[in-house]
Amino acid sequence: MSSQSGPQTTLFDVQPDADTAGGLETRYDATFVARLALREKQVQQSYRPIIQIHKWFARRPGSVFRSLMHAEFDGRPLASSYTSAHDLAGIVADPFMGGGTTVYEATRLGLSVVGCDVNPMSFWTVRQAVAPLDLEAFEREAAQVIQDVRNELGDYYRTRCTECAELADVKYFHLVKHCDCPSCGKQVDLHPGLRLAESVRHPREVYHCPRCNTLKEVTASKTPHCPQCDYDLAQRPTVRSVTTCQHCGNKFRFAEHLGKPPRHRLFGIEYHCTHCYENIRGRQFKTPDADDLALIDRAAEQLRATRDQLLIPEDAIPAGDETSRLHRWGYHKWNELFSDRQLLGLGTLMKRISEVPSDEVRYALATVFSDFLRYQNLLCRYDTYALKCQDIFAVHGFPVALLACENSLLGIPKVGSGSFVHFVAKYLKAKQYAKHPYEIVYDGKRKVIHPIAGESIETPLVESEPEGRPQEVWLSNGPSQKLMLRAESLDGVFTDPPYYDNVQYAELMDFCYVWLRKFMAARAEFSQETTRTDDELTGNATLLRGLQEFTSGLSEVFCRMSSALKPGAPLVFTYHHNDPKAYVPLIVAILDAGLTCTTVLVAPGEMSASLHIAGTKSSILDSVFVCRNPSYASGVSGADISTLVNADVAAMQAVPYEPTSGDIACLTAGHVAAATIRHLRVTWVAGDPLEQRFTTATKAVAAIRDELERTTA
DNA sequence: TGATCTAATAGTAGCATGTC
DNA sequence: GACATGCTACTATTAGATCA
Repeated sequence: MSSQSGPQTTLFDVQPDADTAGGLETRYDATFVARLALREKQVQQSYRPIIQIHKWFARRPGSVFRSLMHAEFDGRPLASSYTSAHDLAGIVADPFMGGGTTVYEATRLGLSVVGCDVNPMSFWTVRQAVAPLDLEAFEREAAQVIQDVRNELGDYYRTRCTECAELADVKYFHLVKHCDCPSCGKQVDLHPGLRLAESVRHPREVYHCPRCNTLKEVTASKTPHCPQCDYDLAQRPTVRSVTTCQHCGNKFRFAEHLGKPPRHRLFGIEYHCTHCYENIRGRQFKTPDADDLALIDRAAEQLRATRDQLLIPEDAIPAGDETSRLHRWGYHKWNELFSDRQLLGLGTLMKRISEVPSDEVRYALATVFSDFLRYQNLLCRYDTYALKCQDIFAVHGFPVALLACENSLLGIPKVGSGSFVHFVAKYLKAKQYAKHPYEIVYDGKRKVIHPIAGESIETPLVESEPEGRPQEVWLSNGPSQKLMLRAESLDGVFTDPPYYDNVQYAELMDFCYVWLRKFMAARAEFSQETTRTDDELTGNATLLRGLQEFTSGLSEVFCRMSSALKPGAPLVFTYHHNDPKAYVPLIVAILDAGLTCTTVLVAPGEMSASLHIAGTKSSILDSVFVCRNPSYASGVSGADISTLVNADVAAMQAVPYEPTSGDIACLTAGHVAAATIRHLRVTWVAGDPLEQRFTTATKAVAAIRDELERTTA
């Protein structure tokens, strides 16, 4: 690569694009990548089953990162060699590895990897994906655990079939929160509506009739009435914070009358009877009978008697931006988010898993357990349309609803969802993929699995920075600001930095973490009581973490990465925000690190309507910033921002994908940020106070945007 | 006081696989 | 190819808050 770069003469002298002698600036093919990524984003777990190791938020399409690394390190054209085998040598790093996309795609290509994340759940998820596992031993042990726990607790998840009177497996228990009426003193169910199931995947609609206190099946209608007592089933007994007493008609705000934590009542069951199933259309629902209700008391009693021997976590829920909502509902300990039967089941399962002798198999089962907790708590709701349990993270927060869905603990293979057997199967699929990754190609409309011989995500783990050969992965749990790397050792950094106003990963992941760490007493990554730390970069009002902390943290990380990069090696990251100000921390960080932005590429990122995207029109396109040491960046594109945005739009239209106005705003903001970096680079003083650097960058962005608006007006 | 924004909550969509 | 049903993620609605 040649070296030539100088001060800008005008704000729009947008240069330099990189030398064309090789590298992803020229070899990246935005249209090709977008075609892959848009398909992958539709059902990500089908294209890259590795993501099913454990829930993580906001995963980028693996195809984007595979393409970026391919374009940088492989001289062959992207489109013709994307699905061929790779054995690239080199070391790449991801300082914000999150769900591990960079780690997985790099190991597949043969690269050694350094992955770092401050969140122990991220570390653990990626570790589990990469660490070799004996799948036969895993399957064998999982089957034994399931059988043992089923022998012990299976009765708690059976109910009498209303058709044949035989015992059948319960799929879901349906619970409703309740309180006492301040007027008549009777117990009031807080049903927001009375419909339990729609008639899409079941022949009739299923309602709870408060007067009969039974489930009723009725033909779909806009004015459904109870066939027994003619009760108007379209009523909404509880609207927002106000409920109507089903006994005396009193309307009152229920919040002050709720138990702390709220109490639940069983009002319905969905079950699966193997004897009758073939002769029945749709699903099987029933009103709980006396035996069903007695099981609840029996489970509570058994929990009281055995609780000390189980490993149930007693951690308090710390205050937080998301967790404060739980406090408002009266939940102060994580274990209050579970019914007694759930605690008994989870505690028993945990205890049994902790007895598994092989470390790796036990770790794998513990990870399955941690992930399946999402479907085993009282924050789960029932999807009345799909007729299944929704997980706690269906939205990125802790929404507390008035109805709860208590899932079967162990479950039935291929029936229902969110039970232990389903999560074991999911994990197995993920690990099979880790051993033998594939790409999905299309033969016309037909999907074809295309195995790639020689590639693997499973790679030996080491405890320090790899040399490149043999291929190794070093995963580090801690702040990337403190990651120790050799100078000029990395062939590239590929990452997806946090957004300032992003999902509160740590607060959400604590829900799983407090359980998982019970298995991991001997491991340093689980020594802290919470995944929250001052070293996390995401803004958090509760922890008094603002934009300044975010900027200085990001700057430290980029500086550290920059000094570890080989001369001319790229720092590549995806970013996406439609507020131009959100790019200022990045601009500061890149300039502090002594880098310039050689180009900004376009790639599909998260799907639309993500929580961190402020305001109007959502966007699915990411800007991919490619940054290098200015001495190794050369060439003058002469293109202005509008031209660059138009080129991006044209590349997406060729997919075909028509960018939204939100997309275009994001792409523009990305190019403005790049232009700002180039404009400020020569005069930038990294030693200036942070506030001054921040102001300088903010003003430069505003000036470039003003000029852009003037010229395009 | 009405317009507008935001947070909370309920509900819906799209694509997948397996079986007949 | 129809049908059943599983998985993950997104959208619509609206009460309540805020502001002109």
